Amino acid sequence: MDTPLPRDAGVAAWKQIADALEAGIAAGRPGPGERLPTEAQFAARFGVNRHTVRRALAALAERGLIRSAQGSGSFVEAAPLRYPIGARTRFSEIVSGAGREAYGDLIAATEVPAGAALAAALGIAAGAPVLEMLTRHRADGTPISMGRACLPLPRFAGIDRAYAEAGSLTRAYAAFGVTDYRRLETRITARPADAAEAALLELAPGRVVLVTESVNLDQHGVPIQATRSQFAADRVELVVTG
Amino acid sequence: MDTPLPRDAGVAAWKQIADALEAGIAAGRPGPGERLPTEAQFAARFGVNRHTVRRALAALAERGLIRSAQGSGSFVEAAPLRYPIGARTRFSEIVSGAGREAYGDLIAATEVPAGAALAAALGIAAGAPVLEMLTRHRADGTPISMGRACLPLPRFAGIDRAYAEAGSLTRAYAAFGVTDYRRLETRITARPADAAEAALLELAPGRVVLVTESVNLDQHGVPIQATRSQFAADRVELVVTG
DNA sequence: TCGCATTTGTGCGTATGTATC
DNA sequence: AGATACATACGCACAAATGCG
Repeated sequence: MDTPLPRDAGVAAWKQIADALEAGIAAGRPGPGERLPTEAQFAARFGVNRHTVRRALAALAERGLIRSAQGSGSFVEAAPLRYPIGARTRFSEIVSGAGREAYGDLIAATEVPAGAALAAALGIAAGAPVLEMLTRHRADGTPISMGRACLPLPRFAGIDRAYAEAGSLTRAYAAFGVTDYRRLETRITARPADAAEAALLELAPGRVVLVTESVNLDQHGVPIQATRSQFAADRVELVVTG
Repeated sequence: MDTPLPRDAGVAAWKQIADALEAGIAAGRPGPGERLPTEAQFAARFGVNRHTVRRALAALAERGLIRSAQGSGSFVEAAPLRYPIGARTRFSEIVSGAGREAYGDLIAATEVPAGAALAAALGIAAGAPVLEMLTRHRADGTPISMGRACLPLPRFAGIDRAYAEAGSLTRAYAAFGVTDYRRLETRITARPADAAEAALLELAPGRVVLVTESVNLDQHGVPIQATRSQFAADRVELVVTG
């Protein structure tokens, strides 16, 4: 053991270990995505039982700093993606601006009649057809968010195919004459992920999603999209400036 | 039973009940804070077993629409407080603007040396003294948020007493020559509440907190406060405009 | 302070229909 | 076709918390 723990300091051993590991991770040792030493190695280094190490690791895992995989090891989670929320929020720009590769999946697209709340948000008649698109967004392969976007339908018929090809909503809009769009306001809530969200976002059960709801307007101020997105709360940090 | 359920519709009975109750709550029957009929009454009304009713209620409780209390009944939760986040975020103004009564509790105030990150945020030397204030905020008696605010210390010595008297940070600042303050940026994350947070916010275990971190500047652009707040995610809706 | 009725929480067992292998 | 697993629904009993007289 290279760092014997003060056992009479009134601080639990697992807490001291957790703090030490957290400080190391904050300093980049090991860096994001890298593997931590095995539990047995930690036990030997700190001169404690492996159970004590496991408790420390569990504390870090619960806070989303690391992720433990049976048979594989414990890994440092990537630093949360800094995700600015504002009038010109664009997933692809944010992710590539962070030096990571953005990718958008189209999970499903169906035509449904608009409910009352949705119709009001889009400024259309209740029951009018909308295109409901289920999407998922990744940065460097890790799922960041998923969302349900509803677009008024006579206007954007077929945009699901354009989106599936382009992988970016901004580029798909361009093919439909939307040169620019902006967001009116964003409402943010949070709750535990349900089963479907956990599966799509590759989340451990019990993890949390940040839910954002917003309406986008085109360059003429016409509503073109009502969106509800779920972000893996461990993997992003929504940033509001101003 | 006054509304026999269609049992061969391919929709689970508990789901139909949950939808019916949700529609009623959305229409204000019963209204926020009011008690729902008992499980036995629902079971009789819909002609199902109490377990089936319980499943419907559990679905609503999980979404934060209702709250069940053993021995007491199930109650409709208040609609989430619309909480705008921006440069001029003020708890008391937001709450009173929503027609509810704002109240701030000072839980504790201690003098501690600033850590590296905190010192950088406040533009002071690492290890310099700061006043750490633990506060809790209520609207109409229900806890909305709690927070840890750190203020640089030679300047704001004694502000904890002013805050405890005034119940509002804005008013306490005024006594220290801060006529106006604004927020640079707010970082938002979310996670399950820990035991201390659940206790202070009167949350059921497993519920979620929205965590916001921000730095406030006074009218001259000098950092006067670094804050981390935890909001009961079921009781607020953070709103970003622009 | 005590006891009791009310109400939700929990556990057990049973039966049924529906996917899936 | 058979076996298995799973979600749904029902019935009964009791525990635990609350509110009230």
